[in-house]
Amino acid sequence: MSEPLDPAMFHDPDCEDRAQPIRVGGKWTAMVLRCLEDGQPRRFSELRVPLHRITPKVLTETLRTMERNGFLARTEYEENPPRVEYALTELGRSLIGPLDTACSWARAHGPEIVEAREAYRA
Amino acid sequence: MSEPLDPAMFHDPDCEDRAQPIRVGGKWTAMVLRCLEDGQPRRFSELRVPLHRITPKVLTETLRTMERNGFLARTEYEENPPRVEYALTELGRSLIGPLDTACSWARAHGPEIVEAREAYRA
DNA sequence: CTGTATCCCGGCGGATACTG
DNA sequence: CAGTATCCGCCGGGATACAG
Repeated sequence: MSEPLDPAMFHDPDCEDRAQPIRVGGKWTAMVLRCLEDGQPRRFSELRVPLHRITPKVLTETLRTMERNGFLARTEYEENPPRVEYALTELGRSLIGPLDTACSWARAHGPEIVEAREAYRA
Repeated sequence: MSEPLDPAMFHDPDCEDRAQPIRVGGKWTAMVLRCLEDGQPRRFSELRVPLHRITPKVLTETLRTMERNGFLARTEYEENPPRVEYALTELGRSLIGPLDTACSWARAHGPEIVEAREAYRA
């Protein structure tokens, strides 16, 4: 472990609003990634459905943060009615590997956690 | 994406205290993992130092949760003064791989995030 | 359709003091 | 030494209503 252990090092002092740690994940970030991993750009409303009817405010926040971090690109078409599409960037796609790794671990070891919790009651 | 997208599926209804989502990570969990990854058991006070003087309450919470999830084993020695040691379990060690994956990604792409954020200001 | 604007609540995480 | 007990502030995330 040559790296320092202070989580403060992951904070971005240049953030204009409130202190925003560098992190992949709000609650919905990974799932937005899953929704877009096939490469197909999707619209705001299209994303809401598979995300369990996430409220517009929360989806906007998630999308903005991901855009700000360079994970996805927002394309606004000058039409009426308005149309906006979101798609993963190359950087966003690079997250899919690590995400898969984490998901694989969870699928493989999730039951062990449940067992451990039951055992802990005793 | 054959998996469902509802984060509610990650919640453990059998948790006795408050609803506790199945998650690897509180703020300090990954770093506790780093502190113990060499296999050497460590004491409560030994852990506090590299963890940026984390308060005892927060360290206790982190440790308890990790123990409850089966990530580490707590061994209490009947001595005076009291001595308690924490060590990773096999399940805990299995987390190191995914953690390394995430850290590698962060080290490789962190600068791109910083760039993206700067670009976003414009 | 694609968002903002408000309001609100629960809980994580920290500070401080105390105990077996 | 190895924790508990209390108190508290912040902010992520949800509900609801409204706007361009």
